[in-house]
Amino acid sequence: MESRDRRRAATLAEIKAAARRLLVSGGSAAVGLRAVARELGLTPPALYRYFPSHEALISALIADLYDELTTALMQLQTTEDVPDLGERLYLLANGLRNWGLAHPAEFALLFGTAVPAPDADDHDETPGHQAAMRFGAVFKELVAQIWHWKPFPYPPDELLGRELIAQLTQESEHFQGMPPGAIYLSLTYWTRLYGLICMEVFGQLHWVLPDAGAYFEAQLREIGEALGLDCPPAD
Amino acid sequence: MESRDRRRAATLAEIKAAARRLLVSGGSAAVGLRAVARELGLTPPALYRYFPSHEALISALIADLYDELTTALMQLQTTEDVPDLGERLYLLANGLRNWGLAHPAEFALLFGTAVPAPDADDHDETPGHQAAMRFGAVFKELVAQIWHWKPFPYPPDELLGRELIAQLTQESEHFQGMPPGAIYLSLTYWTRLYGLICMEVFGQLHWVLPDAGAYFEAQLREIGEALGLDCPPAD
DNA sequence: CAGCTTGAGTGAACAGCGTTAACTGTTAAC
DNA sequence: GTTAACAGTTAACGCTGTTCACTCAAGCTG
Repeated sequence: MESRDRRRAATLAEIKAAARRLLVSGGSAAVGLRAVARELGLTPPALYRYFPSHEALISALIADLYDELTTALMQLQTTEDVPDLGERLYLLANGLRNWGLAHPAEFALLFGTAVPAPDADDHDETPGHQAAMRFGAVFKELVAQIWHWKPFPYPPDELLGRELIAQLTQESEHFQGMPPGAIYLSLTYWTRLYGLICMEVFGQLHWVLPDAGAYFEAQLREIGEALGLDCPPAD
Repeated sequence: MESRDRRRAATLAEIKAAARRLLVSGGSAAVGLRAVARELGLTPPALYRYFPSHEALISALIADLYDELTTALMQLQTTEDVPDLGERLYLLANGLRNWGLAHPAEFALLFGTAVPAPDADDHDETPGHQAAMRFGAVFKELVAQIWHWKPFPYPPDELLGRELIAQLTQESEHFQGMPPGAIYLSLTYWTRLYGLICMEVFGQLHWVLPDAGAYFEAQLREIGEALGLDCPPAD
């Protein structure tokens, strides 16, 4: 006999599991409130005991997916014990790409559309937003570690311009005291990685490269070298 | 008295105009078949005289938006008569960014989600796909012009790797005979530009840069220099 | 143990969605 | 002048998210 709280938590998990199943099999459009209820043998109104709306269910699913991706990437760093931080970043970047290619529907849900309401006042307390921050922190912290381990050369101030330097200097405390130029390079790494994976997963690279794997590897070498990491040549 | 064909063409245009209006005011979710009909004072089934399905209406809207964006970018090149091809590329990149920032809903519809069915056999004949190709050709051709005008140095083969070079060599005819290394750099330019604009428009850069304008400028200088273009410093 | 309360779940209903079928006029063509 | 094609309507189907009133069992309290 399980307590009521446990039973509630169990069904809540079942709901999200069913939603995940529908997402994988039929894309984000397939994960409807009624479809989830059908999957569990429940009537649609029953789900309102667990989520105030369909949108809330989706948001919870998004938060869960972010956390799943975050822990998967962190495990990738810890299980394979690689002392070299550059190699670790390489693993991380490839881990994100592989996750996106293996779970395109989930990836699209997380990164494919615009962030819902970026200027709502309660946005920062949203579970989904906090999960997204935890995800971003994985990369941010590793890059900061790399910087403090072996400071990489960053572009001269003439390239960045005064205004950008001012903006980046404000972010210095969130980047463990890195100078603006180094933050710029970190941001460049993230921006390029993100753009590359999005384009490949969403199929917007097919028209020129049917298999973007080699291109991704080359780009990874390029942005890795920009961070002072010595990457092995391709062949 | 207008002929029947003209009347039909006129209503067809009105339908797409109404759909566009709904898209702008309420996002892609707001452009429903019934909503469009309501906007025109028609009953929903009437629209089936013009589009076989709701999805077809959206596809037509997408194709129109691609063409609108393409002509806007081409006009940007011709009206402001700039002889320097590097400056022209700069105008083009900024034009795309400004269009995305000014029309976020339209931009999301074009670039935000995965390409619907990339492996359908009739996909290449789709109006939307052809419009997307025409859009991509604007950048592709300008970069090829730049190459033939002032060939830029490209990375050594060791960075790219044999497989990638083989893939890029196959694309050489579509890039006006450019060598694989130059195609690689062109692709890098496009990939970085695309990723940057997507992230900014979709608000995924807000957490670190409230205003990404200066960052965009710096990135544009960086990738411009990679193409051998002499960009003016920031300050 | 009795009584009351909480909460999970149901059934019926509402408004809105995309879509289809049968039907009505109007308009162009032979 | 008859006929055929066409734009548009009405009614309906099955689907969606959501609400309200209700039932029934579990858990806590006197």
